[in-house]
Amino acid sequence: MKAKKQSLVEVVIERIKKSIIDNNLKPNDKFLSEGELVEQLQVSRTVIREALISLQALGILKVKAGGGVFVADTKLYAITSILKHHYETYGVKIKELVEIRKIIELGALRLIIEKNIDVNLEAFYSINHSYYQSIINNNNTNQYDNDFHQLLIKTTQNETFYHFSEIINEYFLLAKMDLFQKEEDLMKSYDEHTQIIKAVAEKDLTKAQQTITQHFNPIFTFIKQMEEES
Amino acid sequence: MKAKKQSLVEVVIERIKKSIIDNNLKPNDKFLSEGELVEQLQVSRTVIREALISLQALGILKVKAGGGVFVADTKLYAITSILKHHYETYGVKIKELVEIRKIIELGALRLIIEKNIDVNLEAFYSINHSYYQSIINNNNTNQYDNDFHQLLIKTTQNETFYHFSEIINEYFLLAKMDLFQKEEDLMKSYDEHTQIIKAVAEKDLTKAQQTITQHFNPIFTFIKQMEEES
DNA sequence: GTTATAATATGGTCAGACCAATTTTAGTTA
DNA sequence: TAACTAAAATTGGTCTGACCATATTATAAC
Repeated sequence: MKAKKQSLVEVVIERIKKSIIDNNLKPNDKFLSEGELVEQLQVSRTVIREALISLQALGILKVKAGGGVFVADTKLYAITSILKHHYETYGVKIKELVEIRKIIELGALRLIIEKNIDVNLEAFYSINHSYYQSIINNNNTNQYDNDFHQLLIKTTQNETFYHFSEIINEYFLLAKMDLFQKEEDLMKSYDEHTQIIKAVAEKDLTKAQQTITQHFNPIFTFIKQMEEES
Repeated sequence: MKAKKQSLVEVVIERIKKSIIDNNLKPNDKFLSEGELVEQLQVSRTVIREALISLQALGILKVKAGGGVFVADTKLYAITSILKHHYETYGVKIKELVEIRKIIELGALRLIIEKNIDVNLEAFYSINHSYYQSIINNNNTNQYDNDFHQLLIKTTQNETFYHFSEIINEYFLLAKMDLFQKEEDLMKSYDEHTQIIKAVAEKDLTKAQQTITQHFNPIFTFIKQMEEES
């Protein structure tokens, strides 16, 4: 088999991770300083520093010059920088992202209705109203559109699902898609949001999913056009 | 405003990232050595090393002792280590993961059938056969079960979707769920796999999704039991 | 008690040295 | 010529000590 000799830095990284977990350290807790780690783990400052830098990159620790080392409030946001580079290197197929988003939203609707979740309709209408106004003012519509979708995911009461959706959303934002430009398209989108809320309120899964599907159709059409043009 | 002074290491990291992108470097391409980077960027070896270590942690570069620095074949696998720590720190609700997996698979089936994808039925039957044998031999059933699910996702011809599903799968594996233990349950699971293949072959979305749903039901029941016990 | 200042602690960067693993080169042999 | 071997060079891994920059803490002045 492959023993694959671990470097000292790797060993230290594992030890530190374990220490965080074993000591049940919470975000923003102060961690040991470089000097203390040198003393405790009996390795050079170089190794400690490289381990800390690594853990910082992974969003596990946060190092403040002059201040010390702290536990980062990791909510998987470190993943964003990875995605960003991945996107800038390989790009991403818009169509694939939209397909994923559709899957997520269809799934979210099903979860909400099947789990018989008590939906905060007010919040939905409130966001949708902001969306409406942003369309009229032609200002930041994407933001409010996005808020709606995120609220939908959050309503599923599945935190893990929400986290992953956020990550995918980051990817989405990187791609900076401006699929809907015309006001009439946006208005149609707004109407569909309203229909979706109603369907959810009535716990009508079929109707909700049909509306979402309809919501996505013009986007796919648009993408197909783009593909054909290029 | 927050100027937030960037450290030299951070600057170097950005420069290196940019260099990879601008030079259109591909995975496994040889990158500049530490010495060359010191020369080119005019900073100390310490800074270069810390930047390289960081980029390695993010799965962007791969440093081989004695060999040199290479572009990593990043397929988002670096995210795994972040998830691992996140899981070990915060844990994860099994129910949430299963809900996500169900969403993914329902979505995959829909994509396959709606996109009218030419399915490699042989591959499905082959994997399912291995699954069958593993059940009989009571050996590594989870592995083959997983293979089936991954093939399903791969068949959607959506690479991004596949990547994300793999990440979620990693999470799944961390949780080390042994939900099906008894041979009869496993056999039922095998039968359902077979039905799913057939439904896909016949492009019968309703049947496929019904079967998947049925496939997940006992798992949710099991989870509910576990929750009630604790 | 508050504020200003000095001292201290802590991380950031640099330089040089030596070790360990890998790759390259040169040499030898079949 | 081709394949193997050994030496040399390259490259990353770790250590030490020094000095700078920033943040926190202690001290002194008001």
